[in-house]
This record gives sequence, structure tokens and C-alpha cells, in this order.
Amino acid sequence: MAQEDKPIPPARPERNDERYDAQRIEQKWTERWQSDPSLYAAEAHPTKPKYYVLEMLPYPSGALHMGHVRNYSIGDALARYMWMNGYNVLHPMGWDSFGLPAENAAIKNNTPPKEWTLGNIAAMKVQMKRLGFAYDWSREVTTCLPDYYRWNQWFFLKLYESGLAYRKKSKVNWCPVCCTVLANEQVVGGMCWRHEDTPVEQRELEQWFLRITKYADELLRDLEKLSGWPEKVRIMQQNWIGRSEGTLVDFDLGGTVGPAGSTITVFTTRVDTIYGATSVQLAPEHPIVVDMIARDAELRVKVNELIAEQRRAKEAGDIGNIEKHGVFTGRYAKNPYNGEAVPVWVANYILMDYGTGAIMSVPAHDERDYEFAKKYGLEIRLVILPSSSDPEETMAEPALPFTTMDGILVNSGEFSGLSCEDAITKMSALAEEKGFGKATVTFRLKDWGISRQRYWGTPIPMVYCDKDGVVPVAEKDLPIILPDKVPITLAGGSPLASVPAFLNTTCPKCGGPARRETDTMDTFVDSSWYFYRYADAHNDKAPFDSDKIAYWFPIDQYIGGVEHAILHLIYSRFWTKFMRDMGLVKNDEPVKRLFTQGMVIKDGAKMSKNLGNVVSPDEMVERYGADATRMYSLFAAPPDRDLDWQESGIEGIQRFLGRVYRFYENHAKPQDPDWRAPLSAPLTGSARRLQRKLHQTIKRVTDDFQGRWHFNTCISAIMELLNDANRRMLGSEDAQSPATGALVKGDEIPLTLLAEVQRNIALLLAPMAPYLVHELWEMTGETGNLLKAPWPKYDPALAAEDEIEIPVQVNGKLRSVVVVPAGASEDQIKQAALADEKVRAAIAGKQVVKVIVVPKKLVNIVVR
RNA sequence: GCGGAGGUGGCGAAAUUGGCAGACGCACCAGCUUGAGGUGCUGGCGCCGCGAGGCAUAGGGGUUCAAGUCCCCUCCUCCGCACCA
Repeated sequence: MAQEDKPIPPARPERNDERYDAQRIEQKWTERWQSDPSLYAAEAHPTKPKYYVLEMLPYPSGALHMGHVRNYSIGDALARYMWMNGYNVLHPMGWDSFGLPAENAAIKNNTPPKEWTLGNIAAMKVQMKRLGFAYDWSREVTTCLPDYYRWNQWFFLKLYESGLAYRKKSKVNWCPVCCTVLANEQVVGGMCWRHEDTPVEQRELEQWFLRITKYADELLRDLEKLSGWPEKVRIMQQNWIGRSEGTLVDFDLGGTVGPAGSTITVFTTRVDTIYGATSVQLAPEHPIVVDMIARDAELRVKVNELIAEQRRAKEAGDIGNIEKHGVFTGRYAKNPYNGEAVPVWVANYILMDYGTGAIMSVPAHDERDYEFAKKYGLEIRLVILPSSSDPEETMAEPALPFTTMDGILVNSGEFSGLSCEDAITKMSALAEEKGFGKATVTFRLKDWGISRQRYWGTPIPMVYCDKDGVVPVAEKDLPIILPDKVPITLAGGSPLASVPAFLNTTCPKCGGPARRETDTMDTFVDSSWYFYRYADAHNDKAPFDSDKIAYWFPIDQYIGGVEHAILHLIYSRFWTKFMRDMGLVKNDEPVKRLFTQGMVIKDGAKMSKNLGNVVSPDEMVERYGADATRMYSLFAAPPDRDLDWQESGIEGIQRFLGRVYRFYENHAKPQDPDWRAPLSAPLTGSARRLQRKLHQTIKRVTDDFQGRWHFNTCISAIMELLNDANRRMLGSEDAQSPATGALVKGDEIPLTLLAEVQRNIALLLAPMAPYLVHELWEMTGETGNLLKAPWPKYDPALAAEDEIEIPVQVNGKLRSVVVVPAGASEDQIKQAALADEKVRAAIAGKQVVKVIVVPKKLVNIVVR
């Protein structure tokens, strides 16, 4: 770097070469901001309109990554922009701090999870502050601390009281690496969402479930209200909920096999095809199959094989391509519509956890059934013919399988001749009337299993008493504190079970000896309502005060990664609806507008330790500064797209910030008497052009903040303004008079205008580069909090062009550009175009057929 | 297979309503500045062509005076879902 022993170059009054030193500036302002924690505090007694901007809270892994930086840079820019626009902004941050990594770290480093987690939080908070994010830290929420998780427990008791929390023995997804149960949502292609190489196993366990399915219909319906959410996320949730209307139909086995009874209930969306059913197919784990194999060893062997095939396919994440196998059970079941007895099969492609685990097989009108029937030689019976305006075509036999709904029933008894749609209605009604079935709705969405056999989570506040059974802990006894000294292993089973002081308690009902529940809650419980707690973070009487929620909610803008499109966001919506039904909140939905930012990638791939392409925010901040790091994450791509991190790109931003700084260094002269002087007369020439560019830039940046959030184009607009100003200043310095401060040579940019440009560049950059901008603000002699400085307004009259360039095309090809007054009439533009020499050359000797004049845009002369 | 997003210079991208394709930045080239540069500044920079000019927005067709933008077909990339009965 600079060598100190060299002679200092002679001072040049109008060119100050002091370099932009991000570290010095950012250090200075970090210290100032540190000393005023109320800087970003939301107002207690607001008279201004509110704006709640929220970014997804991080898991405290120990260090921020670039994805966080991008997420928070977007949110911070928005929050600062809204502050400057006079809103009462709530912009909080917290820590999603329960979860498995803390336990893994505990095992690896022999550090207690709490210590590890709180240490990470402290470190990451330092990073966040260094990056200059404007959070109201007085509202910080840390989910692993009792003052937060006690309300998880409180909510659990409320859920239990209202029948929304229940216990059930069930097949569960078990991750052998996590040693715990996973919710359906946490299984990705048969693998654990945290360990993409680890197949999920099926185990049978007693689990606590939350009845999210009670809200399935509303969760689906209200998606329509969420017009501020990305279409993509709404569709993903819609598919996840998976509502499907259909019919349940009972097929009678004609005698029981075992405890599961003698009725096979199938679920179908196409009851209209039931006269074409030529078999019934059961899932290998269907209770009736269980009964059957209990007394038939030969069948048992075959069914077990089907179960194994199905499990293997599920674990490989490729159940969709399983090769269909099945076995005939030797039994027949009666189709209640036509009394026909059809063979009962067991097949590996039938899933026990969807519908009823049993289907009727209609080979003529279902692809899968068709494939299966062909393979095993089952009858294929056509019962729907395509309908068409052409009567001959209607009677033609379709290519099989014919699966669409635009058909007419045939060979279907009294229903023959009906359209598919009518038939479904009438046939469902008949089933209900005769008592062998009914119309129904099934959902793909399952109840939310929240039990985790892990230590580092919220203890479930329930007690098991030999006398009274399952008993909830009394509300006054909350919180159930998670004990500190717990031996953690991955040996399986809940670590809390090995802590007698925790395990052994007394029954809240009878006072006798009892055992505590030792499972803990899924961490998605924590994140389902944390953003409500921000509104009233220190309440120790309730999770929050409903009046405060009524003021702050719904969240005006939520920003985060699309990877939470289903899990976190559907649970949060559920939690809100439950709290609304409790009377705690009035809003139906937690989030008005959702924004999902793109990933940060490097060299075309997601950053990962395996690929060695991870960019560390700390390193970027150290090398280029927080402002450059933040600005680059906004500049490199529009925020909804993936961002390819390029080292040379951030260097460009650093250079830009340096140019901004020098622009102030070279021209800022607040002590000059003209500094604040109003412009005395309308500007002309170069000065007018700079003034126009300034107002146009304010408009462009404002429009981008209001609308589509293309911060990349905001930044380029500001770059253009600076380039323009610098170009106009070029060559002026010789004639610059320190006495008057005016730049007099040639272009004549009045100092007052220059000061205005300077102030506005600072204001426009304020949401994106807070450190530099505060320094500039001070350099231009401004005092007071920049957040309270009003966002600049542009004057449309000053932004307006007085002359515009009109491209002139001949037969659609650009031939010339003419300059006309901005208000020129169509005819004036046309005349100017036709008078242009290049145009005349291009149309010489040809016949003008037509002249299209688009005012303010272009002229196109059509010739022949 | 179904659904969604996307494909524009050497690279990241811009073009917001059908109206000059490539703003802004990176890289590169030339010049200036500097004792020196991983500095600063100025200019150049889609492709072909000496030039006039021609050709260019994944590919093909269409609508239009005019298409990156609208319509049809095909290809490719990424994301989500996937025997859901």
C-alpha cells in the first residue's frame, strides 16, 4: 500500500485524491450506531402508517452465508426506503435456534448445545451489525430460550384443549442419521431433507400430531387471497394440499377374513367408470391384506415381496416408476352398482397413505390400470365413449386407455347415455342413498407430526400418569425448562428420557408419580409464529398483546428463500388460522406480500463446501467493505433471479463507491455561501441537462423501489447520473473560482446545482449503502438522522425533455435520427423526418406508400 | 409425465405499454496520469465487411408498417410435484 516515506505530493486545491477507505468509514459509523440502540426502534405510539418488513430469521449455524447477505440486503433496503418515506417501520431479527446441528456439534466438540448456539448467535450478530443492517434489536427473538419456547408450550396446551393436538401410533418417517422422526414435508424424494444421501426408514411410533387437516380447505381457499405472493409458491402449496374430489364405494368381500372386516372401501375420482371395474387392488399394507396373510403363508410371502419392492422404491425416491407387480388373493368383492364379483388383488403401486389404500381397477379408462391389466391378462371393459359433435365419431371406439372426461357412458346400466360429469353426481348420490358409499374429498396434506426424539427443542408439556393417563401440564407450571446437563448420543430414543430429574414428576391431576413426555417439538413450531412475538417481544403474561398484533399485522412484506415455500409458510398460515379461531389475532393470513429471492451461486453452481466455491461474507466485508458487498448483491442480478457471484463484479462496485466518494471530496463545499442558495434562474445548456438527468434519476430509482424491485437498474441509473455529472465537470476545474465556488468554464454548472446532485445521490443510495452515505451526508454539512431524511421527490417538469430524438425507419430499417421539440405534433415530426437528408437519400426514387408516426417514439416510412 | 421459471455480446445483465436491441457493470484493447501499481482518467468494444452496408435476442414458422416482447411448433437449462387412484 501507500509508502509513507515518499514526499507528499503538493496539495491540489480542487482535486482531492484521498482514497475511499471503506474500512475507516464503516468503523466510524458502526461505533456511532452502536452507541444509539434506539436508532431503528419502531415507535411506541405511532401516529404514522406502519410498515412491517420481515426477513426470514436464520438458523445460527455460526456464520452468515451469501444467501443471508442477499436476503437481508433486500429487506434492509426496503426498510430504509420505507423509513425515508415516513412509515413507522418494524424491522426485527431473531434466531431459529433449536435444532439438530447444535446436538451434532455437542457430540463432536463436547460443547453443550446451549453454549454452542448462544456463541454462534453472538458471532452472527456481530456480522449483521458489521453489515449495517438496521434491525430493532430490542425485539430480538431467540427461540431456544425459555421466554420464547414457553409460549410454544402454552400454544400446545391450547391446541390440545381444542382437540387440535392428539397422540397417535403411526408409521413414521425415521431418519437414521438424525435419529428422529420427520414430517412428510421433511422427506424429499425418499431422503431426509437434511441428509440427501440418507434414505428415510419407516417405523411405528407414538407421536403427537397437530390437526392441520382441519384447515385444509381454508388453507387452499385462502391462497386465492394472497395476490401478493408469487404464483409459483401458491401453486406449490396448492399441490401440496392436494385436494381431490371423489367417491367412496364399498365393495363387499362376502365374509370376513379377520378383524379388519369384510368391506373394502375404495376411493375413486371417476365413479362414472365403475361399470368397467374388473378388479379391486389393495395396498400391500392394507389391513384386510394383513388379515389375509395372517392365515395364508403362500400369499404372505408374495405380499411381503410387494411390500419390500414398494419400500425400496420409496426409499430410492422413485415410487413413480416402480415396475408394477401384483398378486391375486383368491377372493372376490362385489361391485355394489352391478352386483358383479371382481377379483381382489394386492399391488405394489397402491399406496396405503393416500385415499383408502384400495382402488377399483378400470383398465379401459386409467393408464395404470390398463398397464396392469395387460400384464396380468385382466379383462378390459369399455364403458365410456368419446362424445363429439360428429355422431359417427362418437360411436367409434377410442384408443385405450381412454381417460378424459369428455365422454358418454355405455354398458353402465341405468347410467348409460349420461355424460361423465352427470354420471359422477348421480352415481355418488345413489351410493349415499343406498348406503354403500358417498361423495367425499381427500387431501394429500396430512396432519403435522411434531414429536422429535431429540434433546435440543421445546419440551412437549404433557405428563403420563399410570392412573390418569395422558395429562397436560398446568398452565401455571410453564415453562417446562429444558434441562442443561443432558448426555447427548445418537443412540436413538429421546435424550431427555435419561434425565431422571426431568423425567420423573407428579401428575397434575392426582399428584401421584408420573413421567414427563420426553420428546421435543419440531422446530417448525418455533418458526410458525415467531413474527408475532416481534410485535411484543418481552411480554411475560401472554405470547403477545392482541392489540399490538392488530396494529402491526399482517406483515407487509416477507422476504426469504423459496425453499420455505411449503413447510414454513404453510405451517405459519395454519398457526395464524388457529390463533384467529382462539381469538388471539384478527387477521386470517400472516403475510400480505411474499418475495422469494434467487439463490447465490458461484461458477454456475450452488455454493457448497463440497464444490469449494463458497464465498465468505466476512472476507468480502474485509476486502471491499459492507457497502460494496451489499450493493453488489443488489446489483449483480434482479433479486428474484439467481445471482452468480463474481469477484470482479464486486470490484466494479467498489470502484463506483470510490467515484461517488471522490465526487464529494472534490466538490463538496458546504462552507461556501452559495451552497444553499436557491437556483436564481431557469437553467440552460449543460446545467439544465444535468438537472434533468437528476430528476429523471430520482424518478427511475423511486419507480423501481415502488414497483418491481429491480435494484440492479436503480444502481445503474445512479451510476449514469454520476457519470453524467463527472463528464460535465470535466475541464471546468481551471476556471473554478474558490471565491465564488462557481464552476464557470464552458459548461457552467452552478454550485447550487452541484450541491443538489450531491445531496440526492446520497439520498438515493441511502437504502443500499448506508455507511458511505452517512459519511457523505456529514461531508455535505447535513446533520441529523439520515433515516428521517425524506426520500427525494422529482419534479416532472424538470425531468421532462425539451427536445427528443426520433428514430426514422424506412421499411422498418433505421436510416436516421431527427431531433424535434418534445411537444412536436405528428405532422411536424413527419415533416422533419421527410426533410432529413439521409432519409431523402433512402427514399429517393421510390414511392412513399405510408408514413407511420408514433409521437415521442419513431417514424416509419413505408416505400415501394 | 404434470406444473413453473428461464435461454439476449467474451461474462453479469438492460430494453417496465409491440416502437433506435445490448443501458449499467465486468473482462479486453488503445491512449493519458503516476517514481511505481491489483491506482486514477479518457476513448473503443455484438458479429461479418476496407467501405457503403448486411446479419443478429435458442431454432423454425406466423401476425404487424414495426417483434427480444404477441401467436403456433421444436430444442435446451433450472426448480417444484409425480403411479395421489
